[in-house]
Amino acid sequence: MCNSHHREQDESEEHCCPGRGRVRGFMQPWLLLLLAQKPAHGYELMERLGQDDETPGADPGLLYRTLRQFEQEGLVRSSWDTEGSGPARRVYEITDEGLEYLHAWAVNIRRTRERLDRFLAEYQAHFQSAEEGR
Amino acid sequence: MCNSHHREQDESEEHCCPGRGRVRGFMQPWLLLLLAQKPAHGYELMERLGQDDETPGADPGLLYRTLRQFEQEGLVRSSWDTEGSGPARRVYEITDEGLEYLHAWAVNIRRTRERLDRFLAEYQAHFQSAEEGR
DNA sequence: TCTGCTATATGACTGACACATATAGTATAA
DNA sequence: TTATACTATATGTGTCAGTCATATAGCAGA
Repeated sequence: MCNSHHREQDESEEHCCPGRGRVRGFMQPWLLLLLAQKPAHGYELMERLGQDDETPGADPGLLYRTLRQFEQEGLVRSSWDTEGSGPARRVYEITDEGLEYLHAWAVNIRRTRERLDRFLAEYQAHFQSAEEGR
Repeated sequence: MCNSHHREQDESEEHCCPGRGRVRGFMQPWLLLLLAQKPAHGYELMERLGQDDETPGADPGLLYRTLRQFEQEGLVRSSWDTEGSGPARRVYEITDEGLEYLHAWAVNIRRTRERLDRFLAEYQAHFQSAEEGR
């Protein structure tokens, strides 16, 4: 049910070139937060990402690669779950180091939001005064 | 790798690895906005960027490349200024197309800020309730 | 002359991301 | 039984912003 392959280009879609304006590495803190809430496997994380971030179909390739990279860095650990139906699932769990990393990310994101606000403030200041001027 | 254990963050430095958590292509709307305020050459834009975005020394390589790319795309136009002392300066001026692009960027950035808010809300919701639980 | 500031520019590399594709297990309907 | 759809993990490749290093040249003052 995770249709990552259809891209509808309606008006709410970005005018600027794709990829621009997004936060670099934003999938990383989301994965860590979702794992902090509850251990999960990749496919489930993909679905939860699609809801919370309203990102319609996060790229599976990026997701699985990010998880494996996290494991290499000790931010998560994994085990195979062969219970239930369907193929075996690799279940991820966040580590203490991963939690620390998540908190650092939160600080980072607050800082990024301030930068955005600073831009928007200056943008509006300029174009409001430009509006007054005519 | 983000060695958060060894080095206490000296407030201005980022905790997570460099480049992460920043907005992709964020220099682009800044340049367009600064040029919308007033035509300028690269070096001056670099200094104004350092003030407004409090980014201490934006990378000159990226800045000049971005400006030339903008010119190729018709977002800005340039002319040489040989007046005054020092080396000749290439003075950039924003075009109508550049203004349009800037406005599209502003929409994009508002959307990005909403995404950040959504993350921070969920982050705080989780860790506040986790605090209550102990 | 040597240093330092102004000013523009290129080359090499990295990391996040997009897009395509491969793989296999399971369930269900034709 | 075959076909298909869904679940689940994974790799390969290319793009692009960002980082760092370096090259260049004009000009000014010690």
